Amino acid sequence: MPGTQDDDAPRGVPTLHDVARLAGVSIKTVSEVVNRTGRVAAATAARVESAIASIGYQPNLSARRLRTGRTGVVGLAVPELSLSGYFNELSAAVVRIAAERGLTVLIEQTGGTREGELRALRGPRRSVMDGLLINAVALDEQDVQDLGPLGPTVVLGERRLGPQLDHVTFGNEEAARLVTEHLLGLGRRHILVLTGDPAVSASAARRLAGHHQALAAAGLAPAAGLVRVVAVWDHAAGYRHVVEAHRGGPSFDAVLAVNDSLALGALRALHDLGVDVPGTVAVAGIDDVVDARFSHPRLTTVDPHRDVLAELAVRTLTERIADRRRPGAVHEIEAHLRVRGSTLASAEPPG
Amino acid sequence: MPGTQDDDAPRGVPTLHDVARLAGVSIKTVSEVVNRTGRVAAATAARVESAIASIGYQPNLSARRLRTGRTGVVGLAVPELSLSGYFNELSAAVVRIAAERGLTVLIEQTGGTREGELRALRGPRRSVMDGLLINAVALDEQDVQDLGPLGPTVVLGERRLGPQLDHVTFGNEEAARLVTEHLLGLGRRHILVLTGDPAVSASAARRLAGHHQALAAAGLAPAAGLVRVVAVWDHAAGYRHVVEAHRGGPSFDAVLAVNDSLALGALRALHDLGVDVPGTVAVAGIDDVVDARFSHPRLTTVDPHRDVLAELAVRTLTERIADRRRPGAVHEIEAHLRVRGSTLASAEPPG
DNA sequence: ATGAAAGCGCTAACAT
DNA sequence: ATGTTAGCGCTTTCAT
Repeated sequence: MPGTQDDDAPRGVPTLHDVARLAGVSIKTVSEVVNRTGRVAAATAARVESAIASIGYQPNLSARRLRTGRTGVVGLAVPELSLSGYFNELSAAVVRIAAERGLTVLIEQTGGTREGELRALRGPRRSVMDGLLINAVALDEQDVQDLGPLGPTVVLGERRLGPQLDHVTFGNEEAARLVTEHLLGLGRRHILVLTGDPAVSASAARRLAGHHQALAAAGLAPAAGLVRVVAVWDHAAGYRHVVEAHRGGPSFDAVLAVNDSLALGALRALHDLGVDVPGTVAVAGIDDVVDARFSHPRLTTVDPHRDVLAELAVRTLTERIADRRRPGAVHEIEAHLRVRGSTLASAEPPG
Repeated sequence: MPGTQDDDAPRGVPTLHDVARLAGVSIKTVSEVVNRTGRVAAATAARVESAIASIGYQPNLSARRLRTGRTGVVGLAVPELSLSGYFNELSAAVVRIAAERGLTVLIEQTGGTREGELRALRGPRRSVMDGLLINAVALDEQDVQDLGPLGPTVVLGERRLGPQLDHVTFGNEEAARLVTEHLLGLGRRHILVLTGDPAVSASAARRLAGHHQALAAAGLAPAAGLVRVVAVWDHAAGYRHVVEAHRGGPSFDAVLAVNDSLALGALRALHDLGVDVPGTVAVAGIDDVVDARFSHPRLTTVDPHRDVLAELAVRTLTERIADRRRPGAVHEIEAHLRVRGSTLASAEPPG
């Protein structure tokens, strides 16, 4: 009985077959039109194009991936997206630059923990992405060795996680050294340091190291009572620790925070305590987040050139995806000091 | 010639077949063990588990998706990730809550443009995700109708984009009304308004409407010279427009900004201009970003309860994915005023 | 220049 | 309780 079968059922999402049937060609031809590969007669191509438009065909990326191994999706794993301002602005830059190259970004928050980072590096999610950018803070090289081969991966931030991986790092030591030298140059000798736990965070460890180098170069030793370790690098922690340090403990004439959120919290605390900034206490951070340029006073900090980092990271990942065999590359981005009113009154506009 | 063929080549990424061969079972059994579906003898399961562990098998999500139509990936489309603080914190909340439910988030920046939002709604990327959360600001209902059926979609923010879609909205009008009433209650009568273009941004339009409602309720009309339309809702725009408004144009005793970034920029500008806040000019924003609690003075604003919004959004999307047929739901989240030092000196701690 | 068909890794219906 | 197999939508060799 002819006509009984539902031969041209375009029920759900349209596929290549639907387009082919409508245009009266084979699916191969449609595929070639979609991908601009092979040569298709102009007339045929036009017919296919209009069929595509008329039923609103969109290629199924999962099927394409299954066939080609490419999705156009890359992962970005960061400790946290909004606590620090830094990862927020970094993520925005990565998403923007990836989009320029036709890539979409899948974001994962690792919580800055070893487990979280391992999951990002090796979890089943990797099978939907072409490559991964990971800002690892807790992992060490041994963890990575144990994991075995990983698929295209670029490590951001400090840790060198093994020669097989690409790294785009930022001069963490240099950043802390620059700020410390600046504070010492202003005659400050009692620097309160707000840092993450160096045993947990590689970045904290490196920044602390840079700070100590600068102190040593000036013939100074770190003051035991003036280092405060925070669990979370956010405004609230900066605020709390400065209030506590002011209440008890040795007096200080400067605050050096390992990131701007801590520094901005510190700034706010000093206001509430009635301490003059920068007169009595100078404050500096690291990261140059947007709010550092609008705080009162504006915050002296170090610019990590996130845009450069994001650009380099995406490019390195793309190259790695294209050639999995080449040796791991290491790019280091130079940091620059931004002196503002929180350390130097004359750097602040009148007001 | 026997032994020539590379029969057990486990070359690349391990598959179900590799596990099955190693455990001496069929791929169906492996699949059942992986998915905890059907019943598999404990001994067999154990054998399979150890095979999985030994070769580090991870399911290929693209293949699974092709078969089942599920990836565990949801999209989040926002205008911009880092300009406003709001989307940053919202994204972080969405990523966190999605992760709790075993979902990963694919982030897209639409630039707040119609094209960008259409692309997010309908582009080929949709085929790698189970559903989409979109904070649309430029799209209207007609655009969506033209697109045809869309796949699971939850719209965040203001616009009602059609009855077939789920919406999780925030009381934009109410928010602006609350702030305006607060400013009027303080005796301020000349409110400088910093807003996005209401013709472009639905949120701006609603917030402006709420502002006008409050004015009207007090028997006041909006002052023509005191509304400044910004292109980008960021700190720099807030700063620039306040400086310009102060230089020329009618004088004002309050600033109402449609978001906190603009308000924080305004705060900074007033400092530089030597204008006392809140004495001479009161400043208020909307969004309650983290920095609003650490600025000097702290910023009066409206809390949109992002965590609640994110939670509700992810839940609604999950339900929509599970049942595509049910009618569109609309959830509206109530906004709350947070009065701080930028409008009320007594709300600021001593300092 | 175009078509036919194999197969990517997986799930599930169907067999045993 | 376990195995066999079709087919999801796509790209791509191999024919024509």
